[in-house]
Amino acid sequence: MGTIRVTLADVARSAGVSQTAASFVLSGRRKEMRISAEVEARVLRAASETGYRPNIVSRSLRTGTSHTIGFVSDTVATTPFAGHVIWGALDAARDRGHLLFIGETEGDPDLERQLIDAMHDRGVDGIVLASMYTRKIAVPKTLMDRPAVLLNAVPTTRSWIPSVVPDEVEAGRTVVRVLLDAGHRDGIALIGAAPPNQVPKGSLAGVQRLQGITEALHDAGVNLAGAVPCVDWQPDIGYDATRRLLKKTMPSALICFNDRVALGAYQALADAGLDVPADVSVVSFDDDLMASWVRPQLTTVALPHYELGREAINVLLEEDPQRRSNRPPPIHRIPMPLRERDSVRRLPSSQRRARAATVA
Amino acid sequence: MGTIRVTLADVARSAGVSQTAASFVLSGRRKEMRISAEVEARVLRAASETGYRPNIVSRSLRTGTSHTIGFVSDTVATTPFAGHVIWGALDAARDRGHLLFIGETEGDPDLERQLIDAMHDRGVDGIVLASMYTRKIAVPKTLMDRPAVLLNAVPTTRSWIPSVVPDEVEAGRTVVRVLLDAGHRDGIALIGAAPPNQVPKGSLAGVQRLQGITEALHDAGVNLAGAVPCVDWQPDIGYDATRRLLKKTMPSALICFNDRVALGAYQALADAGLDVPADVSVVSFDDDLMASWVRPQLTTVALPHYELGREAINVLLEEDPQRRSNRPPPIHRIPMPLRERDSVRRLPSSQRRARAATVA
DNA sequence: CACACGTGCTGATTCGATTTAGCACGTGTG
DNA sequence: CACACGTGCTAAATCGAATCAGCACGTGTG
Repeated sequence: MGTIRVTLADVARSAGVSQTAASFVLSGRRKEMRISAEVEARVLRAASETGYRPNIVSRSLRTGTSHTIGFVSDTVATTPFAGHVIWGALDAARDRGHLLFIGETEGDPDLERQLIDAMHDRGVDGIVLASMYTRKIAVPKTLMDRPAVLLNAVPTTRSWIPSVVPDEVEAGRTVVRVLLDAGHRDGIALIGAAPPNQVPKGSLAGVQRLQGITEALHDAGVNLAGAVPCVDWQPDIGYDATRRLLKKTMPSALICFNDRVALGAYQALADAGLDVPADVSVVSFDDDLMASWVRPQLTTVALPHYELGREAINVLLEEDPQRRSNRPPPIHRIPMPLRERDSVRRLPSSQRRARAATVA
Repeated sequence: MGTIRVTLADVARSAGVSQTAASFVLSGRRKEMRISAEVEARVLRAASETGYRPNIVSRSLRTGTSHTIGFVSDTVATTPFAGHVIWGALDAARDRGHLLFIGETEGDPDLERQLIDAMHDRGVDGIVLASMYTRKIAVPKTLMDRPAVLLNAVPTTRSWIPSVVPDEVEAGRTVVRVLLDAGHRDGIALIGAAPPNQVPKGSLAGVQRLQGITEALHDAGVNLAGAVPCVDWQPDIGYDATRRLLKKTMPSALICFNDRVALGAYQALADAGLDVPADVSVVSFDDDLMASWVRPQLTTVALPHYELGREAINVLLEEDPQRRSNRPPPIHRIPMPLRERDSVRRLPSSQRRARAATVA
C-alpha cells in the first residue's frame, strides 16, 4: 500500500542512461534516436526489473492523447439494449488499448453538455454519443471541437460527425425476403406503419423499415394485403391494430414493426382463433428478449447492439484524418441479422412452385 | 473545431495578474493568498469571458487526484443487475464531481489485473471491484496499492479493503417477519436451503439468508415444518425440491431462497392443485424482474442494486483517512427492502388472535 | 591535416495547473 | 528613525513523459 510508482527517471538512472534514451527505447523508436542494442537491452531490463509502468496522465499532458474514450448515452445500463452496446464498445476499446468513461444524460441536454465537457477536461481522445433508439439529434456544440461519433443517431444539423446506425432499410428488405422465400405472396400485411409514410412520430426506424419493405415488395411485383399504422409500437396498440386489420381482410402473413407490436398481434390472432404460424405467419424487428420467450418463438431481425458499440469505437479511432473534408459525414450502417425461429410457415410446395413460375 | 483551449496562463494574462493569483482565486482560496476582492473580480471575469475550463489532466499530474474512479466488474451491463449497480455508481460519482471508467473482466483474473493497472496508470482516485453475485474473492495484489472498495463481495485474504454488500441476514429476518405478521406460524417451510448450513456451494447469500431466517424463527419460538436444500437456485431445481417437500408435509407458507426457485415452486404448487396464496403463501428474495411478472405477483426482498452502486462510490471517496488502521476492514451492509405483493395470505383473525395469545 | 558527416547519446524545455518561497510596500511601535 | 509585521502579490519549482536541439567522438574524404 502506498507503494511509490517507478518513473521513467528511475528506469533511466537504474540503466545508467538518460531519460531521453530510456523514453525512445520504451516507445520502440530506438532507431530514430540511434540507440545501440546494448543500451536498449539495459533499459528494457531495468524497466522490467523495476516494474515500470508509464504514467499516462503525464504522457497525456505532453502529447494530448490519453488512450481514453468517453461514452455518453441517454440511458446507460438499465436495459439489455444499452448493456450490449456498451459491451461491444468496451471490447473494441480494450482491443485498441483504450479505456472507457461512461456517462448517462437521462435525456437532459444540460447534463449532456456537462458530461461531454467533463470528459474533454480529462483529455479524452474522442466521444461516442449514443441514443437509446434510432433518431435524429441536434449535435451539442461542445461536441464539435473534438473527435466524436453518433451511435444509433444521425445529426439534424450540418456537421462532419460520423454516425453508426443499424441498417434498417436492408432489414426491411430482409423480412420481405423471408416471407417470399417461404412462399407468401398476396397475403402480406403490415402492422405498425403504412405506405407511403405513416409511422410513429419521429421514428427513423419506422421510415427506413417501411422503405425497405416497400422496395422489396415492389421489386417482387407484390401488393400489400393491408397495412395498419400505430402511433406507438407497444403491445396494446399492436393488439388493436391487428384486430382492425382482421375485420377487413384475412392475411397470410404479418410484418410487425417491432417485437412489442408482434406480441400484441399474437394476442389478437389468438383471440380471433387463429394459429401462428399455421394460419398466419409473423415476422418482426428488434429481437427483444421476449422474441424467444413467446410461443411460437418469433422470427425477427435483430438490432446489432454489440456490433454497433464495437463499430462506434472503431470509427471514432480511425476518424481523424478525413475530418473536416467537405463531403457529408459518413453514415456507417450495420447489418441487422435475421433470427429465424418458428413464426413463419413455409407454404406447400405447390404454391411455392406457382410463385417460382410467376417470378420466372 | 480544433478550438484551442484557454489555459490558466491566458486567464491570468487577460486579468493582468500572475498565474498564482488566478489559480488561488479560481480554487476559492483567495484569502489564503490574501488576494484582494478587486483582483478576484478581474480574474473571475476573465475566466468566464474566455470560457476557461481547468485542464484536469494537468491538475492530476500535479496533485495526484483526477476526480476519476474505476469500476471493474465481472459482468458489466448485460444484466439488469449490473445495470442498476452502475446506474447508482454513476449518480453518486456525478454528485461528487467524479467520472467513471468501467471495465469488464469476464471472470478472467489476468484481464482483471490488466484493467486495474490500466486504470491506475490513468491516475484514478480509487477502484470499485464489483461482483455479479455475493461471494468471497481473493483481492488482486495490484488493487492493494491504492484506495479500493469491494462491491457485492468480501475479501478472503486479510486486507484493509472495505466491502459493500446487501444485508442478507436482515433480509432473512424480514421474510420471516412478513409471514409471522400475516399469522403464519407452524406451517413454514424452506425451499433452497436447510439448517444448519445446507446451501448451494459457495453461496454467501445462502448462508446469511438462512442465518437470518433461523434466528428470527428461534426468536419467535417457531419450528420449521420442513426444509429442502437445492444444489443451485434454478427454477427446475426449485420445482423438484417443492415436489419432494409436498410428499412429506402440507406447508402453509414457503420461504424460497430466490425468485427463480420461487418460480419453480409456483409450478410445483400448481401441479399439486394448490393455489397461491389461498392454500400456500410464498415469499422470496432478489426481486428479479420475473417477480412482478408471475401471477400472483411475488412478495420478495429486493437486492438493492442502485444503492449498492451509490454506497460503493461514497465509501470509496471517504475511505482514505482510516486506511491501514489495524481494525478489520469495514463491511457496509445495505438494507434489502421488502416488496409486498400478492403471494402471502393473511390468515383469518381468529388464528392471528390465537397466535398473539401464544406469544403473550 | 582540415573538415564534413554519421553515430550514439544527453541537457533542457514543454505540456498546464498547483504550490512553495519570497519580494515590495505600507503601517504601527518603541 | 529603525525595525517588526501585515498585506498583496509574483517568480519559480514541480508532477512525469516526450521531444527538440545539440554535443562528443570517430571515420572517411580531398
